Formats: sequence, structure tokens, C-alpha cells
Amino acid sequence: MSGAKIRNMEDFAAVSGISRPTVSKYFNDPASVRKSTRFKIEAALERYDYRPNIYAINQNRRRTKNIGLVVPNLTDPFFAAIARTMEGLIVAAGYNPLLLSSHGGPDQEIANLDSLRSIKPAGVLLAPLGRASRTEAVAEFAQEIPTVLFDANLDGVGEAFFGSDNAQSIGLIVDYLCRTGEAPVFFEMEYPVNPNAYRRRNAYATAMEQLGHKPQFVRARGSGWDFEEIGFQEGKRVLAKGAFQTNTVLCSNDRLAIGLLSAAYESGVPVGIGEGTALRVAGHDDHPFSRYTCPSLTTISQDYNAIGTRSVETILALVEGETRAVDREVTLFDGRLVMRGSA
Amino acid sequence: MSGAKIRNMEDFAAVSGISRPTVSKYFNDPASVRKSTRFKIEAALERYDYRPNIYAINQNRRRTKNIGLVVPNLTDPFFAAIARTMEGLIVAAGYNPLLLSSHGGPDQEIANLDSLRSIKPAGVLLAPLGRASRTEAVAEFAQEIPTVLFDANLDGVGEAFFGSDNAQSIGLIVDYLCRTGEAPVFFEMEYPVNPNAYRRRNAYATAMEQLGHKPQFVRARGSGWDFEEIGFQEGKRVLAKGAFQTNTVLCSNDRLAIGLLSAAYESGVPVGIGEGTALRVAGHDDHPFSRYTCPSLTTISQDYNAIGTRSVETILALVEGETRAVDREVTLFDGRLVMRGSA
DNA sequence: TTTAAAAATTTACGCGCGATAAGTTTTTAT
DNA sequence: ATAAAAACTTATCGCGCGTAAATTTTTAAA
Repeated sequence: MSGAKIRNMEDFAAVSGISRPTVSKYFNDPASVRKSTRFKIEAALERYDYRPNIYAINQNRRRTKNIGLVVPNLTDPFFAAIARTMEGLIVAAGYNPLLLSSHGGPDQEIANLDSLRSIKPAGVLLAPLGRASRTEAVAEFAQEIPTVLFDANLDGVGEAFFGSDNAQSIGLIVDYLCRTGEAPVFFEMEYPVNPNAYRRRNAYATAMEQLGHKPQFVRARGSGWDFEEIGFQEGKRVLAKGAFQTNTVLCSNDRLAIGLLSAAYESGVPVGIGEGTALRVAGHDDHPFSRYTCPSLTTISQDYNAIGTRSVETILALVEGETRAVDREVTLFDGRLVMRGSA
Repeated sequence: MSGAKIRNMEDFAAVSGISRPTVSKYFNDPASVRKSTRFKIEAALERYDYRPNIYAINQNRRRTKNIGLVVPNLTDPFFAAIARTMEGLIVAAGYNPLLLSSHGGPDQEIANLDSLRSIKPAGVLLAPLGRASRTEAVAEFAQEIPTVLFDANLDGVGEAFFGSDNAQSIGLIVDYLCRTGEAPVFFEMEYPVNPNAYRRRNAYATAMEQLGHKPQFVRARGSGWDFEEIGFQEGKRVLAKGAFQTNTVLCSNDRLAIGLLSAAYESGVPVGIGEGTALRVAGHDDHPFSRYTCPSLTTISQDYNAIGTRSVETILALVEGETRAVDREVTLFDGRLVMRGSA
């Protein structure tokens, strides 16, 4: 770091002894210039502190190097974790991730897409809110800008969808629960906000019937995204009434289960699989905290590594191929049973 | 939405019947143009889908409208929540927040600041990693770009710092624990990554001595940010040895406490304040999940609404005043005792 | 070594907007 | 009604870079 102030690429080209357009080429792809000129430029980079102006770059480039990454709710550690995975992959591919959270609201989701529009991203990875999403507006966005959905599907929107196979995973855990004890009751939100919740409900019913059991539901009243609180409040209410039809409860997701476990504890209902327990509880998602519940939560681990990897690969392929998908690809990954103390 | 394609501000000015410079003024401040012209422009905005090119704007503006927001770890729901609060305030003030997570690593922290540099933000809100931060590099950044620190202080870095008064909050909870039972042992990381952890350690010692008790420490081995796991593993180890010197444990933070509670459960040690309990556990931070631990966690609630609000206000004042702070302001907010079931 | 092809470089221009100056029209105040 | 102030228009420049076309250099093949 020394010498005169470098104000732009022209200045920098001067001190490095190379023409500005060649320097420009270098920054777009260092391998595209002759080795000798690359060395000259890199030598200059060591002596002077210069970096290209990102606004000037993007004003002229056809496509930016930005990839939008929109999740329903960053406060949910599940999405925080998957977003982190994806961010890493995007950076590794030489792109610039832009992380936005919809905070559980469709207005914010649209606002996020709007703000992405002005960033002119090369592509977008979107985990939609689901049923709460304004599907038309989202579809319109996906029409404009290459978009890959993950976690929650909106029929026909975007170039591809990657998520979990709820039928497989719920089937798996229902089977496990039935093998190891009483058949489970399904504990869920009365009005789920997420399409996965509907799929899980149906998957539960199907799995139970195939095993010769009658599906039984307990529906928690309440709305919004504060699942733990709803699971807790409604859990207390149901436990007080003794209204779980069997001693086994399969929750639609881990956050609901976390609330229910807390309610069981406060209600003095011992949860687990050992001696002296009165209730088994299972969840779905392998939430980062499910290891530390009391007892630790038996659940399904979504393969979010696969979901993240494939989603990023797909959007990058679309972006780099400058082509739209011919068929909309829908890929569902299997969940894995995680046996812990609660069921 | 109709009519010809609008490619730039010139086109849009034409269809709205206003000159381009005036349209430019409008977009910078709608109140700066005559009401009649504002209506014309807004009428045109309804008919045509135009939004100014953000890259061209920022290339020419002295200062952008971007505010960087860097947190140590978005996977931690505490930071996710405070980031969300701040994002809202920044948007409300007409600025554009850019959320970045350092994922617990100093390299990523520096990378984040570097990537912010190329965005040329008007100002930055930074919750540094703390002791792991490369202080010199962060200080250099804060020299370049107006920066306000929050949560963790780095001496002399940035224009201001807002955080919690650990002396007050730890004093408060130590006092509470001593009034209601045995004096607490302090459970903490052996090598804390965060300056708050050090302040809490010292605050604990001071508070204990003032109350006539001998401070006693249990230090968890392990490093990194996986506090729950460390609290769990080390909690099991210490409980197995019966090495807590009293029946009351004050944890340096809630995540450690969550791990410890899980360990106590698995070890068959009943936690709480009622009959038949053997251990009291308290935490610090009012982590979003501390309501749902078993038992629910007695803790200190940081006033992160105040921290968020004041941090945003301060950076915006700096940004809009185009002035640097004369004195570096350090403001610590009081914590609030949250009494729950665990202690 | 010659020569054509490929690669690298330079020339020249344009992107979409902010900023400013000078002149014109409209609004406000007296 | 009139002057002053405010808002607008026209004209022009410059920001920092990407990129097509033209030119030069290098490489590879004959």
C-alpha cells in the first residue's frame, strides 16, 4: 500500500502498466489475460489498494453476480441454518448472496422480492411462506427472474423445487412409533400456514391407515408463526383434559413439539420411552434445539444439506446457461429418523 | 401497467410530462417537488412500471442509502431477533439494510466488512465477535466508514457502543439467587470468546463478595460457538462428579444454561425451586427458547429493544449529519430479572 | 522460417443517473 | 398588480465501468 491515490480503474491501469479494458477483463476473470499481464496487475494490487466500484460494474453488466436468498423467517434456527449453508455455496461459486427474511409475513415477502428486483439479481432462491404467500405476485416475479423454490412448494412457480418427501418421512416415523408402542395421535396447527403441514397431515393419515390404525388428530388453535407458544398453550389445555387419544403424539414440526414438551413438563406428565413415562412425543425437522429438550426429541432430520446443495447448483446452472428450465423439476429428498429420548 | 417499455428515467420523464431532472428530484425526495408535478409523476408510476436503476443512482450519489448490519451469528436466535428489530427501524427511516452474519469466525467478520466496503454503505451497525475479532482491521474499517458497535464492545472502535450493563444485571440476579437460596456457582466457558463473558465473570465475583460470599467458578472446557453442546457435555461431566459447590448455578448465558438443563435432565438431577429439586439454574439473555426449557429458565432479559433503537438512531444521526462523533458514546442498558421455574 | 489463426490488447463508445448552471415559468407574498 | 421567491426546463458534464470492433501480439501449424 503506497503511492498515489487510486480513484478508479483508469488510475489503476496506469500504475500497473496495462490498458484499462484489459484490467477490466482481469477482474471479470483473472484467467482470461496473459500470464505476464496477470502478474503485472497482481503486483500493482499489492502496492495499491484498489477494488472495482461495484455499482459501475453492475450498471453495465448484463447480469449481475447477485443471487437473492429469501427465507420465511430467520428467527427460526432451521432457516438460519439452511441459509447459512446456501450462502457458503453461493460465495464459493463466485456469486454474491443477498439474504432476506420475510419475517413470516406475505407483505414482507413481496417487499423482499421488490427490493430484489431493483438489485437485478442473476437468480433467486426462495423458500416461500407457503399458503400465506401471494402466489400470483411470486409467480410474476419468478417469470421475470430465474427462481428456484425450496422448502415449500408453490405449484408451477419457479424453475424447480427442492424439498423433503413428507410422505416418506412421516411414513417412516409413524411406522417407528407404531412398532415401538401405541399408534400416534397427530398434533398440528388448526390452520397451518405451510403446505408441508398439509402434506404431513395427509401422509400421517395414509400411513396410519396402511398400518391398520385410525388416524386421530389434535388441532391446536392459534395462528401465526409462534409455534412454540401455541404448542405450549394448547399442549397444556389438551393435557389437562386428557384429550390425547393415545399415549403417543406425533407433532407436525419440532417447534410445536418443543412447546408440547414444555407443557408436559409443567403439567407433571413424564415424557419418554423408559419406565414411568406417560407420554411419547415425536417431532419433525431435527430443529437445532431438539437435541437439548427434556427429554431430547425423537424426530425426522431433513436432508437440508442436499436441499441446499441442489437448490444452489440448479440456480447457478440456470444463471450460467442463460436458459430457463424446460421442465419444472421437483425433487424430494428422504428424511432420516433420529431416535432420541422422547419417543 | 401499459404502454411502451420504459427503459430509463428519460423515458419515464417523457411519459409523465415532466423533465428528467425534476423526476430525479422526485425520487430523491417526493416532497421537494410541487404537488401538481408530484401527482403527474405518481399517475405515471401507476401506468408504467418504472423504478430507478439502483446502480446508476449509487454510482453518482455521494453517500448511498445502505446501512450495513453485521451480527456474529444469525444461527443464534438472540441475534436473529435483534437483527430483525434493527432491520425494521432502518427500513422505516428510508434506508436499506444489508444483513450479514459472521458465522462465529473472525475471517468471515473481516470478509463481511470487506464486502460492505464495496457497497459503500452510509453507515454500519456491527456486533463484533468480541475477543476473536481482529480488532485492528475492524478499527480500520470504522475509521473509513461511520460505525456503531452494539452487544460487544471493542475499546475505542466506532463512534458509539450500546450494550447491556453486565455489572447491573449480574448483580441483580446474584442478589436474587442469594435471597432465595444458596449462593450461586458461576458456570462459564473456560476461554470465553465474548467480552461480555469476561464482564459477567467479574460482575459475578464483585456481587458475591459484596454479599459476603466467596465466588466459585466452574469452567467448561471446549471452544467455539456451540454453547448448548458444551453446556451439555460439561454439565454432564460436572454433575457426575458432583462438582458444583452449591445447589445453585448461574450460567454465563442462556445457551450454556440450556445445555446444562438438558444434562441435568439426563443425569436425573431435578432442577427447579419447588419440593424435591436438587439444583437451581439461572441464565442470562432471555433467549427465545428459555421460556420452553424444562423447567423454564430464570434469566436476565436484555433490553434489546433499547439497544436496537438507540444503535439505529445513532448511526442514522451520524449518517445524516455527515459528521463523526466528538466523544465516543458508551451506553449500557439495565437488564430485567425474569423469574421462571428453574431458580 | 513462414503464415494463418488465436489470443490479447487498445480504441471508442455508451450505460443511467446525479449534479449543476442558466434561463423560463409558476407560485407566493406584499 | 407587482416583485420576489420557488419550482421547473434545457443543456451539459461526469461517474466508473462493460463491451464491440479494430488492432496488435503471440502461438501453432506447415
